[in-house]
Amino acid sequence: MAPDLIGRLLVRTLPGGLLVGRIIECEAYQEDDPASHSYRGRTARAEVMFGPPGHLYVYFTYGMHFCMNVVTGRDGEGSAVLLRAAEPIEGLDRMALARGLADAADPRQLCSGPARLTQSFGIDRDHNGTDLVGAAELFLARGTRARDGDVARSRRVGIAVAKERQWRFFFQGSTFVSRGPRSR
DNA sequence: CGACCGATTGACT
DNA sequence: GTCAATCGGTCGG
Repeated sequence: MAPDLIGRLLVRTLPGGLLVGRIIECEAYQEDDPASHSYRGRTARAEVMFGPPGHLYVYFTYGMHFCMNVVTGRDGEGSAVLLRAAEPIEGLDRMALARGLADAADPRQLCSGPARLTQSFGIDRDHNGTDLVGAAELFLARGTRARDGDVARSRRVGIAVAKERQWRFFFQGSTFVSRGPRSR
């Protein structure tokens, strides 16, 4: 699922217009994975990861940031893909506003990083567990998939365990990838 | 409870 | 490159 998401669109419909971003970077997490929130079983926080696929798992971290994941596994299976960066396509001014920036002069400041992305899209704990499928206010669209040769992989950012799992996927050469290794 | 620390970011050297 | 901010999740006692 994770490499398949690269190049797809994340869309939020709001009364004032659309927010659209092209997914540039993401990471996979699964149940037998010591780096995953689902590793310790069905805790209150990770419960959504064990629910049906196509829902959003939002967690709060470092006392100030939210990150969003797409739940990917079958119901009962604790896996998800963390959305880490997007190329802003539409609604840049509103993203800048949500980010507390003066303007959208540098679009790389909007969605390049998991907490920046959630902030630009106005996603927080209220969205934990929401359904992305059907008549959803937040959903994924087909977009233009990256060619396989353009999707690079690396170790996951900020993860010290399971280093052998190179489960970070990103659009090779994009200027919208997050801080962290830009190659490999 | 208390301690430890994190799937980050922005400011700063 | 370094570091503090800031608070909830998880675990040990």
